This record gives sequence, structure tokens and C-alpha cells, in this order.
Amino acid sequence: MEPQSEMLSASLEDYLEAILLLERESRVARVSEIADQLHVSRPSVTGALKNLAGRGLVAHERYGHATLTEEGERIALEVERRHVAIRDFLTEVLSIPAVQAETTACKLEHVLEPDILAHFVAYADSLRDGRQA
Amino acid sequence: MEPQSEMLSASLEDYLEAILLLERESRVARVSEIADQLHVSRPSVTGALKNLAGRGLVAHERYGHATLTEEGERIALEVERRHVAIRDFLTEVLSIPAVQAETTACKLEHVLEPDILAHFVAYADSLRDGRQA
DNA sequence: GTACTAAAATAGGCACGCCTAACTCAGCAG
DNA sequence: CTGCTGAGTTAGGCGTGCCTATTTTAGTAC
Repeated sequence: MEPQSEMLSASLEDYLEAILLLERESRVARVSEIADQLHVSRPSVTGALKNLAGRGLVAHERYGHATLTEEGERIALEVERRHVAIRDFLTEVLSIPAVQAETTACKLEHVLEPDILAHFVAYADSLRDGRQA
Repeated sequence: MEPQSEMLSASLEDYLEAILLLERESRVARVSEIADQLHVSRPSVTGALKNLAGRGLVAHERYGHATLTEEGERIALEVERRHVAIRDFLTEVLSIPAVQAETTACKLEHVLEPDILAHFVAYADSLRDGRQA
């Protein structure tokens, strides 16, 4: 009754993405680091981790660090992929400054459906190696 | 302590936009029509109208219809302007089908900052009357 | 091993935004 | 004028996501 039908909220996707980045730079994600990165309190992180652990997306034991499960990493990578695609579109196509492109991408990545995103990507690609057309 | 600092949520912006459209086609917005348009229950509309009335954005008396105040209309028009700009960008630049462009615009209109939106508009304009560059 | 410290967890609360169920009112039929 | 009907409202509740204050724990210093 909840194998995959349970959709992830934008908030939870942000947590996964943050954990992915922290794992990259230190092999492990600590609660306080996640809190700092997402600008939320530690209890908020604890609550989110409990939720994500319940979905089998992160491994997390009391007073320990958090790590993505295989499934969690898969989703986190997907979110990151969307993030990068959007950010690149904003900078390359629309010439939006890096900082603003970054923060805007953070919001759009939770809103754009895959098929819509594909149009963004295709357009950016066509500009890159087609120069126009 | 709340002359303009109180930001409107995406949800409240949707209500304003819906009322604007309903006023256009029938001079007046009824609770049940708003509910139908936004796919929410009537009590949800009543609650939102109470909120918006408290902010001075709509006029609404018990068991009566709702109308935008001057300030409310100003905001609704602004939201609609963003909506149209985004929708046009999606269809004209990215060749996204009308229906999907419409629903995507509904989401993006609450996320894109004015200065970011300006880039979208400028790009679409340059394509229109510049054909490329 | 005991004491301290800092990180993490629990407890409890608040704001949104939505819902269903139940009640109220306005307007019309008769 | 009585009663019906349906639009609108109130009452109450739920899930999410966040917060502060408090407690628990792990790890380190000594």
C-alpha cells in the first residue's frame, strides 16, 4: 500500500539532495550539517530523517549519522540531475547570473515534470551544438 | 504591522487569480464557482476569502459574492501577467503543448521572482522580433 | 570512572491549507 | 406566510513542516 505510490514532498527531496552532497564531501551526513545546509533546526532534520527512514530511503540510527540507501541515492541523483539541468538552462540560455540561477533551480526542480524538463534540456542542447535552430 | 509586509502564499494568489477570471466572465465571483475552478471544497474558499478580506484584497459579506478591491485586482493582474508570460515562453520557445504549458505556468507563476521572469520575457521577445540573437 | 560538552532526540506548539459533517440563511413555490 | 432547497458558513479534524525548550546520549578530558 506504499511501495512507490507515496510521493515525496519538495521538502523531503531537499533533504535527500542535501544528504547526497554531504556524503560526497565527507562520506557521511550529520544532522547538524543537514540543518545548516537547509537552514532548518536540528529537530526538523530529525523528523525528516525519521520519515525518510520509514520510506526506506535513508539509513539512520539514533545519535548516528545518516546515509542514503540505494533507492534513496537513486532519487537524490535524479533530483540533482533536474537541478543541474535547470540551472544550466537558466545560465546558458537565459544568461541569468550563477547565484540567482542556483536558487531558482532549487525551487523549479520540485515543480517541473520530467516531460517538461525534457523540453528545457532539448532546447539547451540544440543551442549548444546547433547554435540556433 | 502588516501593511504590505505580509506575503501572499501561492494558494492565496490562486484565489485572487480565479476571482479575477470569474469577474471577467460574470461580473461577480461566487463561492461555488471559485471552488470548482480551483478544485477545492466550498469551506476552503470561505476560509480563503476571510483571509483575503482581512488583507483588504477582496470585498466579501456573508452569503454574498466576492469582488476584488483595487489592491486585490492589482495583485491578481500581476499574477496573471506572470502566468501569461510563462505560458507563452513554454509554448513559443520550448514548443510545449498548450495544455501542459498551462498547468506548468500555474505552478511556475508562484515560484519565479520578477527579475528572473524578466529574463524569460526578454528572451522570448528577442526570438520574436530578432529571430535568434 | 566521573564530569563536562556538544550533538541529537523528544515534547509540545503553531501556521497553513485542506477536508467532511453539520448548521444557517436567502430566496422562491405554493 | 410556511417550508423547501441549495449556496454558504461554522465546527472540528488531519497532515505537513517548521519552531523553541528540554532531555538524553556519546565522546572526550582528566
